[in-house]
Amino acid sequence: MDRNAKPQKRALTPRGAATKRRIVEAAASLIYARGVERVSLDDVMEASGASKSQLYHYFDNKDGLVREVIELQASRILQTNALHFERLDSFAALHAWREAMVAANRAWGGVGGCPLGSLANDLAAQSEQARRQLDQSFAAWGMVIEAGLSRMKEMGQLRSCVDARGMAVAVLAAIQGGILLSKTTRNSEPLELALDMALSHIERHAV
Amino acid sequence: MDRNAKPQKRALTPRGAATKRRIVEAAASLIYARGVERVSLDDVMEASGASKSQLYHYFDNKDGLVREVIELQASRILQTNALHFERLDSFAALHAWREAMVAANRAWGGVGGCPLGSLANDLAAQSEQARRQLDQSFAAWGMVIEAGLSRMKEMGQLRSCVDARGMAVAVLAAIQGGILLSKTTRNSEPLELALDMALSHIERHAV
DNA sequence: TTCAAAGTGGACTGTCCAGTCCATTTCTTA
DNA sequence: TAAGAAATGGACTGGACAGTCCACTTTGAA
Repeated sequence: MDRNAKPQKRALTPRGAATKRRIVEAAASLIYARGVERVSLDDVMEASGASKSQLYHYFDNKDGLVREVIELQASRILQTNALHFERLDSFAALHAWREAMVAANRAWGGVGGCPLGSLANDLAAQSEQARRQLDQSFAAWGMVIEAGLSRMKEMGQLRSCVDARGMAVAVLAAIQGGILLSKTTRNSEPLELALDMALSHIERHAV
Repeated sequence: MDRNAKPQKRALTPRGAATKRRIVEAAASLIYARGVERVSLDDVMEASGASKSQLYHYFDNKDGLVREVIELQASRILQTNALHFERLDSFAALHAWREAMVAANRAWGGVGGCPLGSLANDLAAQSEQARRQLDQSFAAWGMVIEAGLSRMKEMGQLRSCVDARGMAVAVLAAIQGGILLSKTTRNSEPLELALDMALSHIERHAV
């Protein structure tokens, strides 16, 4: 019952919280562009304007920083997707979401891939801790999609026998695979084809 | 027209070719398990029983080795998939292929992901050379699938208006996304759901 | 106003790593 | 069988990196 067994979070002042956020955001950008292994703490120091001791003041080590980067990217994706799925009420809304995904992919130049997907590929086999965290992030993302599909069921737009969860997982897979291929081919077409397959899979279960 | 502008391949004796193959295979295993950045040349030396000078005798540098690893993994995947698609003649055969993919994924323990997909995620944004190589590998894979679908069109099992190429790309995306999620969740279910979506997408276009 | 905690600066360490270099052994062929 | 080419061994270098350490500055609450 020793409260120090795991040192509890220290109290962060507003300045400290801002610095910490600056570091995580800088690290997230760099890692998104290059991958975990190609980003050194010196890179993060330069990009965030923080010193070495600040990094170790706010994070246990590089893994600890990466943990927070995963959290940040997951929260960003959930936020964006929740906008589309929380009020999902029609197939037209689904297509609007499709367009938004493709537009976003085009805007990145299709270069970076999915922030979560890249991290999952990088870390799932390297760190059980990271794998679990990413698994939960994907699960949360899937639940956002599932909630939208369930809503369509309730509204009588999808057949009641539809497995919303399974469908959400398949849609998520289409997103991930589509983005990966688009990143490799530098063209949004694969993502579009994958999303169209996913949408037609959903529409096939329309009432 | 200087023939030395790019030093042509040196003549390899059987022993040399065997050593080179041993090195590439060892590197492929390590990179598959850990990713390019987490494999050092010393690791490859140890795993292949080769010395440093051998590595630099057979490859320009680490990038050159990675290039050959990509080639090896692509050829392995093409070979496996060609078995299923070259003679693709029915929806039953398509389902058999699905089972084979899932079984393979289970056999790896769902740990490693797709050798090409992992490399693409790792390298597409880091090296234009590697990106092109991986793009071509995916294209070749897609063409194997497309050829099978075209065959089914010719046999009158798929409607003639079907876009075999687009469908092949979508199927490939489902594979990649499914494998990535399965690797993250350590469970083959996501891959199964993604493949089922892809198959039902194809079957929806049956005559 | 004071002082402890929070925050910051940056030099330093030990290790790891890609790539170089040169000496030696094994093969091939003339 | 001699000589040149191919193959191999392994020490060495320069730089990059995660993580440590200690001194200094700022903040905020009593």
